Amino acid sequence: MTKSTHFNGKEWSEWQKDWAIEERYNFHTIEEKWQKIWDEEKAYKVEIDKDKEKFYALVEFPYPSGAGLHVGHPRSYTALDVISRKKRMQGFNVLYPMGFDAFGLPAENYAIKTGVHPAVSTAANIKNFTRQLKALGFSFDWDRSFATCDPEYYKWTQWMFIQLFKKGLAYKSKMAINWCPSCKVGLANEEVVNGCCERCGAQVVRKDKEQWMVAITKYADRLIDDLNDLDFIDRVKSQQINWIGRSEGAELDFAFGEDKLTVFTTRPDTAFGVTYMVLAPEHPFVQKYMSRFENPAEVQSYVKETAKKSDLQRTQSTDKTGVELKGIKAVNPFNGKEIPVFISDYVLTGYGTGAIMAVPAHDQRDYDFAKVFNLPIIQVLAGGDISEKAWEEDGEHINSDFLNGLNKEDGMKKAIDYASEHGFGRAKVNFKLRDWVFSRQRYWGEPIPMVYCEKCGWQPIPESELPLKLPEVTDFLPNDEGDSPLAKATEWVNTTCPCCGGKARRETDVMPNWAGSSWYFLRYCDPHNDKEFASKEALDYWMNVDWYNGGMEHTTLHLLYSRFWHKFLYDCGFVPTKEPYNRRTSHGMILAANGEKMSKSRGNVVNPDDIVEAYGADTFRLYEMFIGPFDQVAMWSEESLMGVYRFVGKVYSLFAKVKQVDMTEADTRAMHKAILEVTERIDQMKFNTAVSSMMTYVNYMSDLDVVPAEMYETLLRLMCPFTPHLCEEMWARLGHDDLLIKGSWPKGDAKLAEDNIVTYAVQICGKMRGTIEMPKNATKEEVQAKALELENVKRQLEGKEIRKVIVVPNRLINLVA
RNA sequence: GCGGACGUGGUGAAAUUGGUAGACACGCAGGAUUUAGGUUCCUGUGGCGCAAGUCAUGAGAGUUCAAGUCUCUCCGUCCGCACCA
Repeated sequence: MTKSTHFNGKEWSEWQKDWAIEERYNFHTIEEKWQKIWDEEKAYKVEIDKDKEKFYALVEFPYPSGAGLHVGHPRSYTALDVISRKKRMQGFNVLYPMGFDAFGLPAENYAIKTGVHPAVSTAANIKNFTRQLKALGFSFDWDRSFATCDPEYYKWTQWMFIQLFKKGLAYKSKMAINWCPSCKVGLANEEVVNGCCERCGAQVVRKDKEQWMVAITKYADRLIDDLNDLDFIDRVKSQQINWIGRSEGAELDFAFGEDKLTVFTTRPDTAFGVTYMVLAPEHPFVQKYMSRFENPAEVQSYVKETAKKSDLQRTQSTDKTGVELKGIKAVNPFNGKEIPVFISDYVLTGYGTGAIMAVPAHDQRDYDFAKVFNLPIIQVLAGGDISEKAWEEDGEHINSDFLNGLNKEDGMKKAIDYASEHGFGRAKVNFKLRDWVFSRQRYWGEPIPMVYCEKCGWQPIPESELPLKLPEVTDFLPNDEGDSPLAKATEWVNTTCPCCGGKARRETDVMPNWAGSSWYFLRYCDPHNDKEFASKEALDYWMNVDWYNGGMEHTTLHLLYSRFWHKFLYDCGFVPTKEPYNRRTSHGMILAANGEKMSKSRGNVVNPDDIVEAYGADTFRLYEMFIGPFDQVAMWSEESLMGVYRFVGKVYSLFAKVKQVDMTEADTRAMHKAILEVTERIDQMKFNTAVSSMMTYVNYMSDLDVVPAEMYETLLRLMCPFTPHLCEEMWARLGHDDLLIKGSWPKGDAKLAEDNIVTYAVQICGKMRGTIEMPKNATKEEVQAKALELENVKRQLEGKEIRKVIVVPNRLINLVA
């Protein structure tokens, strides 16, 4: 059956509009009206006010993509908008800012395709995002907004990079990068999807390039340890700890030719079980000793094969391959035994020392390798069945000389002590975290403010020359060598050395887009300052961010980078706190109705503009809060949204019943219950049940013939953070001439919320058999007497004797027979 | 493999932290109103049963007067990391 779109010659949508105006609230008019008023009054502008307690709420600023706002963005923004608005009503001086993380790939790709300068498309996108955000009525202080691509902003990003360089934390290093041979462009790891270029799909290869690196690993310990004092949700903490990957163990030196071959191990206690060693194919000793191997051709060819493989190929197969370095042996310093040495790609060059001692009896990977190459397996810890697989659990040491009889823990201590005493080992902590690759061979990013002089090496440009602005180019493609498009701006590239005044070349790579977002929360504190990135006064007042909400996908990127960056600034004395964020929460993704991700290619993207047009910003906001538990994924459902729309309409029409009358006791109870519940649930981020409480409260009022004004006003206050436009409108219609958003948050009274008649559950042997009404705080005897009057109870207890009675005051009575 | 989260009606989910399981919504059914059609309003709605009842929180055991909640075992789902020595 198809629906007719016409009725009486008129479009159905036209009818809809007419009726909406006549019968129920016209959200278009209301929302436009109040957005204009708030804007004109700069209602959300905030300044330092030392008489008031500050509250800094932060959401991750968006990348202004051409696609516009996604329905996922407002989930986070509305949540902290609700919190910010409530905090304001509770008397806090609230900073809730918004800006744009505006450097990035899509704008540059768009430029390559269309020739439109990234600055132009980005500006247009920011304009569109701003319009969309304003249409949703967020209480951002727009006077503090900026984009990371503003020269007044990236001046300070560059300045901070120079500080990193001066402290030795930024350095140049030759690194293999991901290279797309078709786009002729270097890709960041996150731009490589399944080993292929995200943009064109071509297979990505590795290419050695000189890269700027930032020594985040120097902060590895502090980045873990300082999590202790922070109120971050557990999954964020554990993911960061996991990513940093701290592991304690020892470094041990094995004799190898004239050299010492140092390995890292977490199990020094198993040293007597070492039956061979393995080097990463890239290990320097492989080339150094090549002439001494009996099988150099075989070794060389394995090295070459490994180099061709991408990281993905290398880790996809866990089948062990390798080549023995014939003609040379290593010596185990614990027992003087000679052992063979192999190269294999299961040993990674970037972790530890790029070499391992292999203990096949107690490490499954070594075990697998030993099986392939038929190597001896010596058990040194009792337990398991090593004819089947490696024994990785604890046990008593055997075949281990002075370690015999000890357990794992004691064995480790003793082994490390022994090694240090004899000068061939030491305790050592290793991390999985690598230094941060900070160069991108791109155009649309912050230029790295460094020049290279043959005589003086790498030099930062003088701070007085900041910002170092991006040069104009017309071709945004990199060249065949993989140089950034900036390399083509020869006039810009060729410069003089700030040190000796001689000829020098500018760095042509730009910063990754994680640079600008590493400190943006500091700039919000003092966004127009042109003397410093933010004044001490502003930082002292506003920092830390009290509550930061953002996506889980940034946990090991932006969130970790910015914590590091902030700690660095703290060490330099530029910021007053050692951590930037007191509290970190994370919202779940919003998926399409069928549980799939929303994406352009699937054609299931919901555009916030359409929802605002059809149902209004208030309904949209409230629905996003009602959709489900905030930290869990949620599925978009237009039908559910309808329910919220009906509720909002109900609140609107309730106004017709509002009169200046006194509240009954029951009214008072309902009101205070609502206040207490909504207040508590917002603080706990249980927005979905906060909305339920408001619905219950409204349902109560709907049943009344006359709604006391105080009840309705309280509803408006409670709902104002969620649906500010409607509440402000109804507030005005009640005759108030002040702004509700500047009003106060209601105070709930637990005593007034309580009923003096309570319902007891009556159980017999733990099974529900009925309920009884009792005055509050009745005695145990009174409750029991009343319970025994129930027909059902009498029947159940027939012929039985009550052995025990349990009464939970004001809750239940359990008769045990 | 390691780390984290989780498993409750037809659906999204609640449950005062051990105390009446399914709040609040969606959907559905019946009815009302209306301009045929709703994005309107009312009533009902976990399963089985005519009923008294009885069975129900992934499965199984345990602790307890009482378990969705605590303990153990197993099964399953999602997310992150992954040959990290």
